[in-house]
Amino acid sequence: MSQEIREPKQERSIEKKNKIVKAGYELFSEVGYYNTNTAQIAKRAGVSTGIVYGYFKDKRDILLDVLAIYVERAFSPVLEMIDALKMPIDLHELMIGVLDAAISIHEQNAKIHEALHAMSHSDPDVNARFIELEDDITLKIADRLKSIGVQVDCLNERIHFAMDIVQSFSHEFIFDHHTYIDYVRMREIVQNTLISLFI
Amino acid sequence: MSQEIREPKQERSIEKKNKIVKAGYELFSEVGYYNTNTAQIAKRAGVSTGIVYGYFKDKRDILLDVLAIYVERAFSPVLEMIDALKMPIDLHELMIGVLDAAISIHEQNAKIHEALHAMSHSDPDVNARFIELEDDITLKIADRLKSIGVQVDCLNERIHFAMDIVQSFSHEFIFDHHTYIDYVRMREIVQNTLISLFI
Amino acid sequence: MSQEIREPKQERSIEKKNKIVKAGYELFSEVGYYNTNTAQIAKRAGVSTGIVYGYFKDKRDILLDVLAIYVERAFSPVLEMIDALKMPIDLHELMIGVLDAAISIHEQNAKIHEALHAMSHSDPDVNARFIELEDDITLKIADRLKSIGVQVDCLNERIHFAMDIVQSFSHEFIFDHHTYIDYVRMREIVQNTLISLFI
Amino acid sequence: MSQEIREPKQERSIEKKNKIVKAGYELFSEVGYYNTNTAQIAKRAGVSTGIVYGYFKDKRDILLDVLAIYVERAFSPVLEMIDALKMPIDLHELMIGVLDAAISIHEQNAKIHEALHAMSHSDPDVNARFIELEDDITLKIADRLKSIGVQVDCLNERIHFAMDIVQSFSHEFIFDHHTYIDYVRMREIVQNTLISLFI
DNA sequence: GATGAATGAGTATTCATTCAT
DNA sequence: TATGAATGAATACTCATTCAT
Repeated sequence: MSQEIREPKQERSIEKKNKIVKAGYELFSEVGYYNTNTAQIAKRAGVSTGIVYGYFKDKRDILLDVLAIYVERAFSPVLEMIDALKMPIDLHELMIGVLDAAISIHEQNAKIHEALHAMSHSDPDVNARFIELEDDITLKIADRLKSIGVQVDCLNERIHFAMDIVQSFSHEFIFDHHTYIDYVRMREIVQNTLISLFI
Repeated sequence: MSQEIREPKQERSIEKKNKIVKAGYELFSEVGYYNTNTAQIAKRAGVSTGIVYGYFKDKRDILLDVLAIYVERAFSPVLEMIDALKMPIDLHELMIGVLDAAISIHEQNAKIHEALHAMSHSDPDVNARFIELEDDITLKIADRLKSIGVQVDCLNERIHFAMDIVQSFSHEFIFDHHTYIDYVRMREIVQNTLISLFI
Repeated sequence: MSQEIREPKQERSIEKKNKIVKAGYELFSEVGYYNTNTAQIAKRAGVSTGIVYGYFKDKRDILLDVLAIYVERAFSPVLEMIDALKMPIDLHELMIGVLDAAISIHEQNAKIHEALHAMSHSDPDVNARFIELEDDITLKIADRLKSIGVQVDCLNERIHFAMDIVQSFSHEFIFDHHTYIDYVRMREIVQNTLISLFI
Repeated sequence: MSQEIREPKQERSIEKKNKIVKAGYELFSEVGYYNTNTAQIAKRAGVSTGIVYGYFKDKRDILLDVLAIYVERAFSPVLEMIDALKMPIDLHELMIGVLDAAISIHEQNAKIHEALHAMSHSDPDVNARFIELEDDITLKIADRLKSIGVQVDCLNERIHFAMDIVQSFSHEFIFDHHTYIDYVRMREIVQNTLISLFI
């Protein structure tokens, strides 16, 4: 009864599946998950509505793959930044760079970020995938930090907390425009807090 | 042609409008905005579906009012806590209390929190209202803190940042279950960070 | 989540529900269950597609109600015929009348008859309803026959068998046109067989 | 533009076509015509979906070929039974055997039986094929019966009627479970009726 | 001939919103 | 004001059929 889902092995197919995920990623980012329909995704991907269901079980299944792109885009700049560090590391500069990167990423990904988080509450699969991907990133960052000589206790906990801080500050910075807040000074406080976590 | 929206003056009407908002709040919290329909809201509120549109322009308009409840519930415990403080204040104990409160609040409000945030990106009204309400809370907290002798520069910025931290840690604590994270130790780090912001 | 199904109490509503069932009955009869869509049913009934789901859980649920009409139409002529019998009863004439009636009924109901039977195999509810309605008719006929003095053993079994015979002969008579069959003589054989069941 | 339908001459092709028909027969029997899709048929037959349309014009065209299998399976046991008769023939035993066979056949073929009959009303081709195949069977049975000395008038008519009776009783026996019917006694009545048709 | 990926029209169902009463 | 029946546009998903390889 239920259609067979193709796991594409051939180049052309993989490309097509990627196009669909990319289209989903873009649309979810632009207008949100609930304001996007499958016909729009297909059209943007340049495929028929039918084939979408050849590669994905349902609309939610697209979100699951979009999630991977999101996490990749959201965190890989941080990894690259850490990779590019030269000894002796300057945590101050690192954090400036991280915040810059996070802000520009969040600018493009805010809607999908919320959609994904909202989804994760009602959808165990989304949640599980989210956690899995976050785990991956956290552990990678931990490896990098260790290899460049960072020595603090509770490293994973600190990294995770730092990621949360970066995330929420980016959000704050982009979307909230409280008149009584001086965002330049707030950013300084955030930076110092981040640094203090790793010394 | 478009129906007149009543701003209820009479007691009975105000009560009815409140019932609708309460029902909306509950349902959005339980299953999310997109998984709630107006018939359910009306039923839970004990009114007809038609009258909902007597008090609200559309479904989104209900969310706008629900927002007020959410912010009230999410932040008033903090205010109460600060009110109850006795000199000399013990920041450590305060932060423990704040986190406890925040976690239990977030437990019940996570879904609506995400729905609201998601909405705020595509909806300027939601966003404006959100900011307005957050402003209110932040300034109130600032007043309290000043009146109990907290003297740091950039108080508003620190408060706002602290609220973000509390928010994201609560979320983390409730929903993310990373096996390699020791949440007890993470909480300690968060607490210390919070304290360090105000000394 | 699932919509509330209205069980109409008021005249207007009952009328509307009946219109939908009637439209379903007609369309299922004309082109079959699978070749009818809900939009067509709504249109023929003169209502919106939405309200169909106010009265029925789904398309199949309409079929369940259509079933009642079908059984009523298919069997009530027989009951009337038996009612109209005068003593002493002439079984021969009765059977002629029954076959005449059955044939003309079957002419109009053949498609829905098949749709219903086909459905009954994969759908326990349809099956159950069918049996229930057939029970009702069989027992009514038994009562009538007893009251006019028919005295044979296994009355229910004979009635049921007779109904089967009438049914299948009607079908044969209308749809099968085997050149080597003389349907006038076949009908005589059927009539005699029916009579022999009740003497 | 419309594709040429191949009438396979080569062994391999005939085999492939047969596989498709067999798969169609099985699936239609198991879940019905409308609950079977062409992909399932192809998969079960071990061929590609595309090639199905090399041998058949459309899905309905498969049903037409399935029909032949159905009639073959449904009636050949009766022919074999008659073949196996030894003089002097015992009609009583024959009818017991026929009913036993019919019931077990119907058990496996009920769904396809209904699908076929339902189809035959809207589809002249199905109807024509059905009649043609029934003709064939009826005349074969007539030959057998004559050759073993059965001498009644209207033989074809009686055979046809008998086939109807057997068919509908099988159905009744398998699917209807009326509590007030004693199916053992009903079967006796049916058997006696069948016998009376041929003496 | 054969494959199976691709097409896109078709369909049941939902739900925000309106409106007759 | 209040009701809840009615509307109909919107949408996820299916599947017979085609076609590039």
